[in-house]
Amino acid sequence: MSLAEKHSSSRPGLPLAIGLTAAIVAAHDDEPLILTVPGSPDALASLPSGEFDPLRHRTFEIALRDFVARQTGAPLGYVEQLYTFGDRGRHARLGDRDPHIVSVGYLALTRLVDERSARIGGYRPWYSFFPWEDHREGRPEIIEKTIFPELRKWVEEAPNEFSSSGLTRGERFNLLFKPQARDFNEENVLERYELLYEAGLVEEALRDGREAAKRRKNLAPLGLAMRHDHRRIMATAMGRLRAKMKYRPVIFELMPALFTLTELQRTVEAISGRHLHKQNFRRLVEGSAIVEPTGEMSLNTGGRPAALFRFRREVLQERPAPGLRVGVGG
Amino acid sequence: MSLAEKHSSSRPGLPLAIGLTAAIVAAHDDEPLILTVPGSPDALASLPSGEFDPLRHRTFEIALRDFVARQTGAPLGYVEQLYTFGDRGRHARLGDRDPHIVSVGYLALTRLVDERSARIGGYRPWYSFFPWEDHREGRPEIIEKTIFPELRKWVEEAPNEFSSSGLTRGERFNLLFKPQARDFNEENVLERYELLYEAGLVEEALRDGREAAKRRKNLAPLGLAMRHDHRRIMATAMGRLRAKMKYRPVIFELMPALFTLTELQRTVEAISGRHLHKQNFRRLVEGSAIVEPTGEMSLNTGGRPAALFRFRREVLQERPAPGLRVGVGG
DNA sequence: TCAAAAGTGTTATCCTTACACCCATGT
DNA sequence: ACATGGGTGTAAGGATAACACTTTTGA
Repeated sequence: MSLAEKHSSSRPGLPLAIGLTAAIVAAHDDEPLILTVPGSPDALASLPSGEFDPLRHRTFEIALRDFVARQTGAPLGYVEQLYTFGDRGRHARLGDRDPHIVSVGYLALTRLVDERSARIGGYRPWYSFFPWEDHREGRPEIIEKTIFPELRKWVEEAPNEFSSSGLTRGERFNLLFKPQARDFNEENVLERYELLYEAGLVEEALRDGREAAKRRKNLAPLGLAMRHDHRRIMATAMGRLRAKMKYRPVIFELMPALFTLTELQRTVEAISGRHLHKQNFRRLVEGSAIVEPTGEMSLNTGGRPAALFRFRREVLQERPAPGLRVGVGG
Repeated sequence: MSLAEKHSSSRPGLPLAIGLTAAIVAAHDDEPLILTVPGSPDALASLPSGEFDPLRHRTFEIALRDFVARQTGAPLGYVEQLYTFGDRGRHARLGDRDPHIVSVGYLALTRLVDERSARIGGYRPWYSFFPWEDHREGRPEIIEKTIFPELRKWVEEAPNEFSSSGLTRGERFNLLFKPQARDFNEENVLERYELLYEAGLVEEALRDGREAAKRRKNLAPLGLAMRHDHRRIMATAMGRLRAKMKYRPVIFELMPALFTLTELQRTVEAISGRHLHKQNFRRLVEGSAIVEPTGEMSLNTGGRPAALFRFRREVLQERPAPGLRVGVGG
């Protein structure tokens, strides 16, 4: 039976709605920022979002740009679809007559036009929602202090239970949270968040009414929570951006037109959450023809003046994977 | 305004439906296969699909597995969400009262249980839908013979028009179709299909009623067409699988429990569409600890008997990116 | 003069690619 | 014997990671 035939006969009992939600990322002063809209009723932050209506907007992306323009005024550059979440239960519904919401998450990048725009609007440091993801100064304290003891208990509860990934609780814990500097895989943001969710350690898990969530009650909060499944969408966005950066020049969507190599490195470090080796980073970037010197110098360095560079748009048609291959050495 | 508040007041005028569509891949005799359901009314093949009803199924994936089981009986192993397509126009609608269909595409992998199952059911060679993607014996003839002349015309029509990727028609043409062996980027399956669609060279473009599609009328067909946007979903699946293979051991979802290294290589080549260097492939695979010898030998080789290997499930917890890094050398 | 940050040179190591060659079976 | 495919050794080249060091500014 084809789809077209099917839906003309029997429609599902519950109406469906499509929510478009954007994780809009910017960077300022070595700090990655996420654009939020203030949570009026319950003080929880939300991501900009809206309901898709095919009569008003021809495509998802057009609709999304429209919502963001109305709600925040931020000019979007790069936009990429992330994932579509359809689970019952993780998107709070007000009543049984309300439609089931399927939410399509997007990653968007934007440049801060001036210094002030970082303060106004709802730009918040993204590590305030994910404090365990900032490994620039080594593994953050919150992991050893708060996450380890709780996760150890969670592992002990069912040491031999396999998840859909084919791993036990202990194995996932070891792979995702144990590693120090070198072995830390910064891309697994969603996997780490989902593990904390399953273990009932993030506030969002309480809404789901799951048993494990009781654990949370007397616990210091693990980062700021968000409404609906917005923190899950943000985790997806962080992971995707950290991965994409390595083979596409998306980082320049966050940079001003002119920048020093150190500023570029600080931004890459801020997004990836890892510390990079200075000398190798410079050589890598200069050698890759992804940027070019402008001849101008920056004097606000605090030390020796630095050469200003600009992004070479031409790389898009020259190289197959023009990103910043961030290894350990940078 | 939050989503929850919004939709309780004003609902969109057009009902929405969510279609779940699966690109189910198997491999047999050096040939990748895609599972189709025969197209009753218009002879076009379709992918297995169904309409999501949140009251019947808790998650998309549960619903998808149910649809596939009913429509084909194939047992799904690995399942991964690909992309959600929401454009008006590319999913044919019967009338104005029908809902707008948003289709969520999935990639699924399955093992053929026996030789016969490759023949029965709707398994079709996937290169019959994408003949320009098989570069195992060098660049296929269809590119030079049929695609080049038509695309050259298309480029000439608007040489300076920029697409959303920031490239001109000529640049996209050069990047996607020009490369020979080494530079061929096998992952860009969707990009190539979309370019052919924009240029009006694939049959599906006719339904969209676009000007360029007129070009097609007197043209040999470029691969078999599919219903709705199913060939687009399949292109997405091919690109994702070709990419994923390199850093996750998904290829083993297509292999029998025991296999020789040559069989493994043939399957990797079949999926990636590229020819690999034998000796290096062997060394890479044996050195990676991703497989282990069983001690048994295969005698159906036609030459010297080959050692049989099995997939080592343990790699999942040992290595961060346990895939088959397919370079030029294999 | 010293701190701070920019910028250069060099080397050991590993991984990728490539080439040449030997081995075990069926016909 | 010879064709067919399985299997091994080794070397060149390039990329990565790590080291030590020099240069130019502001305070």
